[in-house]
Amino acid sequence: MASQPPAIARDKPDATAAKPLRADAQRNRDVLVEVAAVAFAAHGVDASLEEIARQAGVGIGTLYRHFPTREHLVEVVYRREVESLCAAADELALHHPPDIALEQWMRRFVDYIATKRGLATSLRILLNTNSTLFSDMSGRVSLALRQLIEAAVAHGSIRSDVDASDVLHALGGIYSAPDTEDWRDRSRRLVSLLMDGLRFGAGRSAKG
Amino acid sequence: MASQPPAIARDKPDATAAKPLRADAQRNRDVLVEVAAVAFAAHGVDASLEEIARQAGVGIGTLYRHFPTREHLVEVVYRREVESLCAAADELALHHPPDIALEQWMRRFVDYIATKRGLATSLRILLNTNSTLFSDMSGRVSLALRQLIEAAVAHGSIRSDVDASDVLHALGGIYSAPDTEDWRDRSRRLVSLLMDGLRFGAGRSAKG
DNA sequence: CACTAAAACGGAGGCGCCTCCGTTTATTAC
DNA sequence: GTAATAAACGGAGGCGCCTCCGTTTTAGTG
Repeated sequence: MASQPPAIARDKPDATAAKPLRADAQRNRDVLVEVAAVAFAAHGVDASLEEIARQAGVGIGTLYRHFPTREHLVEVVYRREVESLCAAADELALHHPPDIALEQWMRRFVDYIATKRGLATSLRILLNTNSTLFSDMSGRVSLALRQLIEAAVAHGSIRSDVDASDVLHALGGIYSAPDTEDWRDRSRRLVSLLMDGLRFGAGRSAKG
Repeated sequence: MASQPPAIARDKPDATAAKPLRADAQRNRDVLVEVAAVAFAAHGVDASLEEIARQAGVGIGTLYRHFPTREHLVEVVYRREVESLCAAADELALHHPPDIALEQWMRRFVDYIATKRGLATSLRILLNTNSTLFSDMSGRVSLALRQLIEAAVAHGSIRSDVDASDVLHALGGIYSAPDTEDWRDRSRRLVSLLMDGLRFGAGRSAKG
């Protein structure tokens, strides 16, 4: 009876308002995500969490405090990678003519998917389970793509009668294509083909 | 060079022709499936396989020889249970008037689903992964149901303007209903309701 | 019956999962 | 600076997974 808890639970800051972590905690968390990204890419989503903790130089307990389940960690890594893919769009747009930026970005998209191929099944389960995740991420990607395309259209370097969803649809074929040995080459060729098509008739409608 | 394997692999008996197991192997296998069915019902599909082996009185190695992955075991148990549900249809048809048989069978169906509720997620993953399984099983179930219904219609104890797929559709609601506390009661009521509807206008079309 | 080859058994061992809790560290107040 | 406290750390421990391989059992054969 000596010390009482402070009256009632009073502060409910907000669902999204993550309170700032202590400096060391933040540092460890960042390292964990970094290492996990590499590990998942190398060994799939079943990579050993103990190994990840070890490589991050923290105890397994620390890993579990930050990410209570494997799926939490996978989700964070996945979000981060999609984020960086989208950020690359802005990056490219700054330093290249719009059509080049678009092409480069699609190449990165292929590379990105390439690293996820092995994880397809596990990721699909995760995306089924957590449907917010899927819509969030595909929304982000299609926004990035849309901006690239609109810029290229405005610049007159690609035709104007296409939009992001058309191109995304075409890229979708990359994702669902069978996992053959020459997948990557074929995908690159598809991107080139797509770009040729987009550039053809630049500055006017395709109707002519 | 002393002993050669017999020329070429010669006998390809048939995909479905499972070679007969040695007596002890068959015995162990049966016990394992039996025990696993109970364990999965009690603890979900994540039940400890070592515990199952222990209760079956065999080594863990034996379990893994018979069922190389957890999913194999789950699938066999699942098939067996659907099988027995369908067999119950014949059973009931022999010993009851057709409409009673139908009603009783639907009650069993509810009970059966009840034991599977907790496993919904895992099972759904399994069914997604192994789509043959799903179509096989729902085919078996709807066949059993169809026979019960046709018998009852022929006997004149339920109306004649319904078929198995209508009823199956109605029962489908049971499966996908939210997992509330009174789920079982509600499902039983649904079955009663359904039977009343089916009996109403027995021997003639519902049009009148 | 005895003998043999093939089939099946079973559990030790190595690894990963995850929890729990005693220890350490960053932060805040003085 | 020091003290106090909440936050974070980390690894031991218990359990389950799955493989591997020496031992046992079965089903033929003479």
